[in-house]
Amino acid sequence: MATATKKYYSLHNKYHLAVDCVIFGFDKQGLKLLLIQRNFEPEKGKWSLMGGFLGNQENLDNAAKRILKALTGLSHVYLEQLYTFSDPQRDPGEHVVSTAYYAFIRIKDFDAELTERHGARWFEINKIPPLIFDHQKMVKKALDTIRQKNRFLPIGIELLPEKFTIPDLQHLYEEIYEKKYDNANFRKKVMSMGILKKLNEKNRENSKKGAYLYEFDRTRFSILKNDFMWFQM
Amino acid sequence: MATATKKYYSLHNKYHLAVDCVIFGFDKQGLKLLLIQRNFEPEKGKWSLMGGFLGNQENLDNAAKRILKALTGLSHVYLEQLYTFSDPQRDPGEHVVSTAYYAFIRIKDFDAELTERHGARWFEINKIPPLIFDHQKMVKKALDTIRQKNRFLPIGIELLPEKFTIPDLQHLYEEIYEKKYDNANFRKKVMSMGILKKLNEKNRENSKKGAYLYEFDRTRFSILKNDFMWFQM
DNA sequence: ACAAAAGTGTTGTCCATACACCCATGG
DNA sequence: CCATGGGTGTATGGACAACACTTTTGT
Repeated sequence: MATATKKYYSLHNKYHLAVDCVIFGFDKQGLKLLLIQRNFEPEKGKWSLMGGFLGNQENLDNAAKRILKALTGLSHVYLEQLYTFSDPQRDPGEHVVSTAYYAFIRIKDFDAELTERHGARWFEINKIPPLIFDHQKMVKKALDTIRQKNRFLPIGIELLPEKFTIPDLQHLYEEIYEKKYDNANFRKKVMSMGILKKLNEKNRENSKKGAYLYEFDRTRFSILKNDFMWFQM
Repeated sequence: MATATKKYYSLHNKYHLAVDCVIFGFDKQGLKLLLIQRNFEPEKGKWSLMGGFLGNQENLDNAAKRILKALTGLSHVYLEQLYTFSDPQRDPGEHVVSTAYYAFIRIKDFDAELTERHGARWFEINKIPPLIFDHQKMVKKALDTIRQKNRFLPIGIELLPEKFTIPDLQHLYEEIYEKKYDNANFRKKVMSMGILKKLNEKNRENSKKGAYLYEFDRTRFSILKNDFMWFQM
């Protein structure tokens, strides 16, 4: 390319670009976040989101995937860009611009040993410790965003195991929206969408009667996903 | 700060950070986008979004405001971060990461002379010329986003003049959603929200009878904005 | 007086909510 | 046999789409 162009670019500042991941999980205890204890400065020893820097010839999506894989061992994870935080003072070290992502992980799937090695731990969503920098803001924004988005796409499905019960699903939604739902109506709404396949199996962990297990019908879902509003109550 | 920390940061690449603005306007002809003809390389002479680079000690919001002010002369504009585009090849020059913003402008308010000087022009939304780099993607994402968001917040209000008629508002929504609405039902829905103040003035531009002008009741709106879904039909 | 946009009224349908009730089973 | 969570049925009210209708006024 022309020298003139190179010169044009070089007039402007360059910045470190970071990626931080808000990692959600869900189990009996409820909605959780995966956090790490930093083993490097600044703020060594404090809790933070898992993050890293954008690599050479890499895009942000791939950087987020790489970071997630390093921490959890998982490569196929629901991952979405959230927002870019750019306050010059957000990192006390220097002006680091950070793009936050959020991810959904099935807690049972992931590599506990790997996580251990990174000093990572799951925290219940309402028991998050103080976080470094603006990571608290990132978490809040992620929560706000999934609460909105979830109305159009059942992203929460990514948090449940392959086979789940209707009460499991209800519990997940009650966690996300911090609100109780009528089980009869919840069930009807969910069933009416026609994206769940009933299995001939029951889960008896939570009741004597046992609840039927369901699978998510992904084919049918991908046909419908642009046409309906999934969740509004 | 400690030298060790500085060293830690310095291990990583730095990047140029750009901001690009998807600027929406609305008038009789419909929904429009403000585009500029680049007067510098690369891609000189082609149409593009208005953009610029992140300045020293600046955050992205302020960079977007600065850029918007330079082009339109307006300082108080509805502006929101959209998404960060980071493909290493998106700019043929070098790896420039760009955060896109979208803005709403009242076409009549802004500085036509200033715009002229930048080689800027309004284009109807369905007559957008080919754009440089990934700007087409940015426009598409902006449209998708406002169509979603608008269901929760009447952001479209930012596009209308202070005083507007119900048919004006209907026309705006018909442009955004590319869909016709029943005027009786549209009116009822809008009125039922209780965020419009009726004025004792009519606009007779579009009919002999004339349509009453309304103002947006911002106080009442800010009370309600988190509680209701504004638009869903 | 009539065309055309502004604005009102009426009706049937759908669907979210509330809640009463039945089912299955381990203790 | 009963407590507990799973699951079904039904009645009610409110929201909305469809559409018939009235109002206003410049030509």
